[in-house]
Amino acid sequence: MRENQLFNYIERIGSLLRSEMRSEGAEFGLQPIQMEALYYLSICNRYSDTPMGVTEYLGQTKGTVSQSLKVLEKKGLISKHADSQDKRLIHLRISDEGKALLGKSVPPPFFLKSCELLSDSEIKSAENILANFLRGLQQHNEMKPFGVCRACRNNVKNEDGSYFCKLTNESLSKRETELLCREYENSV
Amino acid sequence: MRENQLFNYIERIGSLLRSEMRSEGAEFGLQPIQMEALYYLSICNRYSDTPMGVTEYLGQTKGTVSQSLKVLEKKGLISKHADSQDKRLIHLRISDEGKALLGKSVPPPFFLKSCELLSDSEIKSAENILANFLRGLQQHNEMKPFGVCRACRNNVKNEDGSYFCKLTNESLSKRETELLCREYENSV
DNA sequence: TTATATTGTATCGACTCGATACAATTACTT
DNA sequence: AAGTAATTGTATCGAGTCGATACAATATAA
Repeated sequence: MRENQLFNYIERIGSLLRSEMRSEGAEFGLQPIQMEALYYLSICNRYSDTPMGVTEYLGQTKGTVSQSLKVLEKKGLISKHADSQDKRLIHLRISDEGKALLGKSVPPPFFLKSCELLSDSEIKSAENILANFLRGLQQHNEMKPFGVCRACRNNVKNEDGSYFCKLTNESLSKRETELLCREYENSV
Repeated sequence: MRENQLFNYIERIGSLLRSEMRSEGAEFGLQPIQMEALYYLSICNRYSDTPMGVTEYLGQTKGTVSQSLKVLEKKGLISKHADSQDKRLIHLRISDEGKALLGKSVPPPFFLKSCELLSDSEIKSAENILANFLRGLQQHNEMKPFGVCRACRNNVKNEDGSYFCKLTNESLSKRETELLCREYENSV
């Protein structure tokens, strides 16, 4: 059973990672899921930095996520900002303290150390295969893929070098096109 | 930051897997951690099928694990058996119901489906890299590697084809040498 | 205008999980 | 042989997760 081997490895590494995230977060009184939410907010774009964005990314219910966000806000790691157009939306911005915390803890240091045991080509190869695999998982689960904005089918590069999203009809900074977007669509 | 990409993929797939394990287990009133414990008991050998074995594998405290095992026993998915030599030890045996449950749910069906999108060589390559990576993680965490008995440095193949463990000084069946052991040591 | 959908919050209950305390058994020391 | 230390397993507690449900506010569609 070849599949089971792959399952074993991913399952084990995932568990270790979660367990490590737990103890990393414990220093700051944070739970693993809160660490993950905080991390997500550090790598998503302005269309995705809402409670619903976090909810879809983490695959939990919005009620659960709402609680986690309350904790992060209380600790001063994120701040909430109303959207100027849609009054239902709340944008979550990670604070400098939040960034500092992440810098120390995510990815966990021991993860980075273990990466050094792998060659560049191995890492690249693993990334490609896992990316492919993840796409499959997401399709089977009818989940949003949460890709990098730049690679989305709706993203176009203007002649002057700037970027533009055909979905929202807004122009984007280069920095922003490198972040995750909940509206990401694979280019067929 | 190349490492972060790899971290992202593993983290995401691990989360998806956990979330899927949750809904698979929910059918039977089982939590993800209980599913994992049950699965472990289906692939570990007779030196490792104790509460402490599960504890070390799952990386939790023995108190937590004790609770999970109580649930599994109450549901008739495992049974407890005292050790004949060491009266402190309790061996956990998975029941036919337990095996049937696992057959349906672990690995989750959608995981197996997604595996079909990968070629054999891709799967094999991912397995090798992840196995290597996992070894590194375990070393950094001073964890037991939980390898397959057959590949352990203490396992020797007798001239008559039978197997023998130099650590416990006991002979092993072929079937048993294919299971996970908490005493596993890498062959230098 | 009136339904319907979306976003966010609050509360509840079953469960996790680390911490602590404890009992039973085995291993080690002297 | 006796006493101490280590190992294994269990029970209990408290902070927290997480799905479910209910609800309010806003936006969209008919």
